[in-house]
Amino acid sequence: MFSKACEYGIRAIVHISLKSEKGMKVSLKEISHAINSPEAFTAKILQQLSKNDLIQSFKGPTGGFIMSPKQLKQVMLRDVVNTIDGDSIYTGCGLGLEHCDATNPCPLHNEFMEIREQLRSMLQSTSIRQLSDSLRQGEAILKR
Amino acid sequence: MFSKACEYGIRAIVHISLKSEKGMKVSLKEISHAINSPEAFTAKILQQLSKNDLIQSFKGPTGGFIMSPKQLKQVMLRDVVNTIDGDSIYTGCGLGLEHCDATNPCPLHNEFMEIREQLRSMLQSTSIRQLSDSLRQGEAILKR
DNA sequence: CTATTTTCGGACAATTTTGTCCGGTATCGA
DNA sequence: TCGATACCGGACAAAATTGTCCGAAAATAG
Ligand code: FES
Ligand code: FES
Repeated sequence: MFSKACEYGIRAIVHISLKSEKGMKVSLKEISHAINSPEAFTAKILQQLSKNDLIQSFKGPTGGFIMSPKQLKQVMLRDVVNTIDGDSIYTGCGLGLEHCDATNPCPLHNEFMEIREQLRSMLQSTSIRQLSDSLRQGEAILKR
Repeated sequence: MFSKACEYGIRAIVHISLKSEKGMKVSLKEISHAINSPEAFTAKILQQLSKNDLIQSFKGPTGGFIMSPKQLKQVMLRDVVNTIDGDSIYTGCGLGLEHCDATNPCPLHNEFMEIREQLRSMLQSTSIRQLSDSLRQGEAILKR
């Protein structure tokens, strides 16, 4: 469904959100440990998120990653997925035709549209903060 | 969502179903032309489908691929997807945790379950024949 | 039987995705 | 100022996926 990079990205930003609510910056090392992901690979993904203004990054000692109050309030799951995986989930044809076209559809077009619409709506309406809240309340985890 | 191999596989078996309803065998060459897919790669996929008894294959002149009446009646989209991509779509965690576990869920577990359940149900209730019917009636296409 | 046709199966190649390394740069604290 | 820390960014490497080649095996037609 999502690429490995996107999975790491979501788990990472949720962890950052968790700490940011307490006003704490997190280092790359702590993040990759908290979500059990390869450190250097995670770094690349965080750079993307930072460049797209979904998170903030700071260099040097006491540096690390944090989300501003504005970001905490505004960033949706959709923004993360879009940044890393693009919008091919919504726009592409499920059977691999060159593009999805309702006036000239593949045999699964209608069925796919329904599922993708539900996915799109879920990603758009779910905030990162919601997800980190469920973490804080012990209802969910980010690694096994 | 699906692998390239799976996309080709679905399009291929739908075309075979279309021809089989008219009692016609189809050659690899005709299939890959009809669905616009790489020939040798498609051959591998058809072998998988054949070994899993979703289609029949015959060697030699007048050879090719066909679906038996029983296969035409019984084969569901789910069987094709399962043969090629396995069941990781249903069983795996959407955020990449080692496995999906409702008693120890990732923050997106509930949202994912809903979408995946809809997908599972759609794949399970849609037959290949249904799809080839929509083709025959000119309501859909298999290549651009 | 023989030549031809078509699938089968294994090895190989290209591409994409995933993951690593390492020097560079900015920042902080002493 | 100086050294240590932590992110940045580009090159590189490994693995998985996608795609190709070619000889073997089977079956048919002549
Ligand atoms: S044409 Fe295939 S999903 Fe729309
Ligand atoms: S635990 Fe992640 S989807 Fe179920």
